[in-house]
Amino acid sequence: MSVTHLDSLDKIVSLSKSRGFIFQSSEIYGGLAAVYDYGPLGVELKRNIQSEWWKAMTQVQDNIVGLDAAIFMHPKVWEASGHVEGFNDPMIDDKQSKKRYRADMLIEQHILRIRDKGDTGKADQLQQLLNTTGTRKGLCEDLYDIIMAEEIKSPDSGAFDWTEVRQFNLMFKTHYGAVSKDDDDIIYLRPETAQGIFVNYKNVLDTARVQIPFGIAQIGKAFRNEVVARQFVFRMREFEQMEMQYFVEPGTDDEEYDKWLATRIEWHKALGIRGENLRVSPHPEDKLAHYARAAADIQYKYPIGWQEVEGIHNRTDFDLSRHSEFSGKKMEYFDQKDQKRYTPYVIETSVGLDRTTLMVLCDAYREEEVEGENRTVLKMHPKLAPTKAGIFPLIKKPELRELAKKIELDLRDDYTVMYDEAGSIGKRYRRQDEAGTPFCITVDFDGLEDNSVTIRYRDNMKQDRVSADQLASVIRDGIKSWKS
RNA sequence: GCGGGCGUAGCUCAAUUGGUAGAGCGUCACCCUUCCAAGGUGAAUGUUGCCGGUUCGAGUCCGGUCGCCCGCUCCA
Repeated sequence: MSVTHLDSLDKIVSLSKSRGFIFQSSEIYGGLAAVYDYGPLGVELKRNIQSEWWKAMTQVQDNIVGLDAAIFMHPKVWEASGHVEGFNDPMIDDKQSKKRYRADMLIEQHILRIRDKGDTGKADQLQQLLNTTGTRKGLCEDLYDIIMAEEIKSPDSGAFDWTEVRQFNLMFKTHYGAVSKDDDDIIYLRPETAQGIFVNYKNVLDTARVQIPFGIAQIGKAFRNEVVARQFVFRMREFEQMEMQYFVEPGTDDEEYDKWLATRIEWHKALGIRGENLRVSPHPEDKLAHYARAAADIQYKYPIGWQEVEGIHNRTDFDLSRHSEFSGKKMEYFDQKDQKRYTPYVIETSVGLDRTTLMVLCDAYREEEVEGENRTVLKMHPKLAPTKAGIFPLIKKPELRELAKKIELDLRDDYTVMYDEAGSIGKRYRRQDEAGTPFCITVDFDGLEDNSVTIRYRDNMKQDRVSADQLASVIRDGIKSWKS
């Protein structure tokens, strides 16, 4: 049997649409860039992944609690977090090389060169000008004026052929309150869920009877006005994060960071993802985000290449300290046993739910040749499968339908199942293969005598004969014992 | 945002120098069918992404716009 794995996202995009996993948003109006909707199968898959995460991060952990913070937050949150500043980069493009630069970085490098040449006076004067950008015409205009006046050239092409300076605001803004005027009542759609956890840190500490080390887990939507948002659900403007912030004593953070990195890789493998398609990619120190002391990506080998599905960060005490500073509230933890007081460090695990869903689809996708015929099958872990079982009468006859319908009703209580009597039996099997349904149950005439049915397995197309009464437990065992 | 490519049925794609929009698969109904996309009959689905222009006539040519794909940048 020849097996073909995925070589591009196209097939996943097609399958997602034709089977009802994922649709483009507002498609009848021409679509909305980088926004997607989950269809009937997609929502089941996504929810199954979500609940696996929630179970792994809260239920089986005795020191991690859940949270569901609102998307809207006080604007000061984003000043404290650094997003107002850090998410507003003034960019300028070299028209010749098409390369993009941060305008302020270009000027800083320019100042550095002047200083190296020994012209300290000139350098200081320019530095002063740079420090006061935004006070003359406006941030972008001021930066542009400096670049023009100094005739700063492009580092890669040497050209002096710039676009104007433009600001890329990665946070979505909206107006808070029905009667909104000017910029006074602007609030942001959160660009990450983490801050909802940090601002509730004290609430949880005071009410949930937790002691350090402890974690707070949350699943929710986040929004980013990405400059480039592409590649199906991999990079969306509206996306869903599953984040856990783990509060630890300073000094233990390196150890906890390593522990969580290892724990999270195991979670991905437990979803049935093949180990050879997962890897860890540590961030070099000079590329760390403003809040992080150490960071690593858990990457998956998507058809578009190795890409980040989850990030593990040592956020230090950056967030709690900043919120303490901006809010004036104490964020310290008092250790009763050791009689000491400190601001906890935070280890963050942050995984993209949409990226995980895409990963599961990509990893499961196979095209197989079976006796000269092609079949497309999603060999995903049964616990993630949108539909657990298809239930068919072997042929469309009333007496077979009756028993099949009875089995459907019995199983519906515990599993998402689908009854189907349209077309040949082979066609119905293949239909379920494309949806990733791990089990198909077929009622034939023998079964009317002894209450037995065939159960057919998605992965190898083999069949077993079992009593209809045992179906629920056979399915349960099949899900539990599954190996990729 | 910039450069390049693309946009025809649910999916994959045809359609001659500009001249009546089609196929395969899928979907639905009925028939047939005792285990892997079988067969038969019939049906539905298109303002050819959208808007405008040129023309007697535009899927085809031109302009704009929206969306998708590939690069530049950032991230979950």
